[in-house]
Amino acid sequence: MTAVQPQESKRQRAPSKRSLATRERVLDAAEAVFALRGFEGATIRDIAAEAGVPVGTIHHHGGGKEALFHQTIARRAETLSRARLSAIQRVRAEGPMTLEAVLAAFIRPFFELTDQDGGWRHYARLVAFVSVDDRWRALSAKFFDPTAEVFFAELLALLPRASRPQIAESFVFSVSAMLALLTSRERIGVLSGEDAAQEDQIDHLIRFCAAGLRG
Amino acid sequence: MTAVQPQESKRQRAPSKRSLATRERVLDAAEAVFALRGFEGATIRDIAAEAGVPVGTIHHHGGGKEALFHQTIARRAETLSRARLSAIQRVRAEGPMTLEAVLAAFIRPFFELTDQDGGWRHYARLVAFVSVDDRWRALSAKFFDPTAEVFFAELLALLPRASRPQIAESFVFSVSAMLALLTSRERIGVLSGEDAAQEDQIDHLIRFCAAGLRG
DNA sequence: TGTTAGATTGAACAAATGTTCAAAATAAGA
DNA sequence: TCTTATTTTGAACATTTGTTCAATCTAACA
Repeated sequence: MTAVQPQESKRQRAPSKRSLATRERVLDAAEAVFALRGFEGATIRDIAAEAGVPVGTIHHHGGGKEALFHQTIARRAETLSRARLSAIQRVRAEGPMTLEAVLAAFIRPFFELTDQDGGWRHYARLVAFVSVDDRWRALSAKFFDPTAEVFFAELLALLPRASRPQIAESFVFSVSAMLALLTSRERIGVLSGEDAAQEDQIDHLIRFCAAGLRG
Repeated sequence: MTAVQPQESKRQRAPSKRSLATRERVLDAAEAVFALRGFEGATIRDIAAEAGVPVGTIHHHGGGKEALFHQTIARRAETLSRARLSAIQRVRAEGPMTLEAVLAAFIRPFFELTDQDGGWRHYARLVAFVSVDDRWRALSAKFFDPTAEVFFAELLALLPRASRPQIAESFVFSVSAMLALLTSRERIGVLSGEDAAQEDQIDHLIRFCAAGLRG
């Protein structure tokens, strides 16, 4: 789909530093607004205002609202996948697999990224939106399913006595629990009346899913 | 907020049978379209077309888009709450509480209603949308939190050794897993390569959450 | 430094959307 | 049956929204 660059034709320029900076501002703004208001709830003008650029710029870099949404999801997807895959690689290298280690390799990287960068927090909400809305099924399939398959295979190998459908169900339960923790910490705090440390919550999430997977 | 009816003023009529039927058609249509496209993605005209009525009718019965959304959530919320509360009452009456029984009382009624009536399936998607979107927090609080508190209290009593925050976390994980099963059966089927019976999946969900809660 | 591909800007446009409204149709109650 | 409160209908309206575009500006490259 991306334009192929002919050998000898019009010269083509590298994007300027300013252009790249603008593109990033646009994507940051899109991420924030989409996360707050959803796809249809967000307007190009909201995003432009958030980015501090005129509306035309959004289209110039985004290429239409839907394409902009795609880019917003795509921008961080590979970073997340790589972090997860390298985490599972590390686990593999370190010796005997455990359920907790596999789950941690899937779950922890997302939280670590979320801690580092405010944009990742918006991204987490965005992923939660995408995962609950069937209209974005294709997006999920493209950006998240491949990595999910790797971890699913790992679970299958680790739980030979459980049936394949059961592991699939448990995996989906675990992912949704993870997204709930990523997006609903405040709600949990209200329900319990106090705010727990995130580290404890993540440990607990991993224990919860491991126990559930073991049955 | 509803208009107080003065003792002696203009006579007031009961809604006609036809009017009630129209209102139901409107809410059915709203439920389906909101579930498919989300709040902003749905249009009054989509809903009117789905209901087979002119646009004006939607406002006459719905009272604006946001009020219509409220009504759509509200219409089935009490049925669901009552089903859950009477299920937990039955469990209480039957003797010693178990974790599985409490979870079943929370989870099973939703699936049973979903099996009976196609509209409930749309409603489940709608609830998933609402629960992932902070803009509807007040709606959740009004229609779902009171019942959730009852079950949360039950879990607290049943797990005296666990901390309150841990139980709150586990409860939120469990609810999100339930919503995942309600809305993502197809995705689970694709992942596992076969379609499990829903009854087995529900049993598994309850076991998963119970194991997670026990730690 | 001069040339020019690419980036920025904001006005303009057509389509879609939520809402309003007045006239016509309907049925509940006297 | 007659009266009249409700309900139904669809046209009309003001906004909002995604998108387009031509003019202007900027900086990469020769």
